[in-house]
Amino acid sequence: MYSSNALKAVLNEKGWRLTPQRETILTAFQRLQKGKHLSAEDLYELLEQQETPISLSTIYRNLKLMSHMGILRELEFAEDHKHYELNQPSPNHHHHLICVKCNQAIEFKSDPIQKVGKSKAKQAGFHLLDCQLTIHALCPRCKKPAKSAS
Amino acid sequence: MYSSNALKAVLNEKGWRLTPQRETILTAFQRLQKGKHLSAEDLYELLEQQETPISLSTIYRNLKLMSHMGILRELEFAEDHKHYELNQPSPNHHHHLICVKCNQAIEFKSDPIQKVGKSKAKQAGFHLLDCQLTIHALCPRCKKPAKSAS
DNA sequence: AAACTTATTGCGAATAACTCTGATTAAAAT
DNA sequence: ATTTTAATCAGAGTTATTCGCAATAAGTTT
Ligand SMILES: [Mn+2]
Ligand SMILES: [Mn+2]
Ligand SMILES: [Zn+2]
Ligand SMILES: [Zn+2]
Repeated sequence: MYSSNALKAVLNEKGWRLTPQRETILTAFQRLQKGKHLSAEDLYELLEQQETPISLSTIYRNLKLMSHMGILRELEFAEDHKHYELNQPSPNHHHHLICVKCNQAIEFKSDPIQKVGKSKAKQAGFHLLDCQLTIHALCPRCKKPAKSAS
Repeated sequence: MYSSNALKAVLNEKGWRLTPQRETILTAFQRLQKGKHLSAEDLYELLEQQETPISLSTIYRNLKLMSHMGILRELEFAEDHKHYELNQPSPNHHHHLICVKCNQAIEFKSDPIQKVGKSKAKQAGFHLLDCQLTIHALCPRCKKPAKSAS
């Protein structure tokens, strides 16, 4: 959970600046209910309703920046757009089981997987940002019967 | 490794048809060198060069269909488009460590992860299509120094 | 505190990955 | 051989995301 100052610190370290927009975006994700994920458009509308609007291009730019920094994680469930959520450490870090047809997502945790992620990244000399097991599947409702005879 | 007949069988089971285009696409992936992945556009160009061209819309439709069937897997490394590869069973099944900046991808195997995937899907009553651990990271070359003084 | 540098914003236009439409073709069933 | 309807192709259309640029303001230097 980044405080405003912590956010400033990690931004400035790279030469980036702390802007009100960036704080607003981070706060929106921190306040988000567990299990919820936001698309760029979702966030845009949420902030509009909150009376703290931010332009869509700024939202896109910062969602990408904050994901690349490891503050947010980019999720690819829905067919045509990305979703985002906070990239949280160990006790809250989780993975997703998703139905490729209706996009329903179920979250679950797994420490062993996190360990694999850390060790593989280290082994290859990479700086780990996020590791996520994504299980693509068909939910009970979407796995239809083979084909009903005439 | 699907034979032409096996492909026909799984297609017909759902009321789909075996077309020369579908065979061509599957064959292209089966011939693909280990560690390689194709985007829709890549495949389009490959087939054009092979003198077995297929229209782009047909390619898109079938990449999606075959992914939803579990024959191919959809990978999300590059920023703006998907990549595909064969969805192979246990001895060849693998995961990816990718650099979010330059999109370099390293493959690795892990049976424990596959087990987690299978058990979680079963537990929730989902029909498993594919499970992939994606490790987002910065490769050695892309993790630049913090900021060089003037 | 004022001046300075340049990262960031917002707007609208542009891009490009992907989807849709509708006429034509051709699998599979009868 | 005939019938049914899924699939293909080409091109138009959609839309998530990016880009360009003038205006603004964060952080730094004086
Ligand atoms: Mn989640
Ligand atoms: Mn691969
Ligand atoms: Zn479903
Ligand atoms: Zn890299």
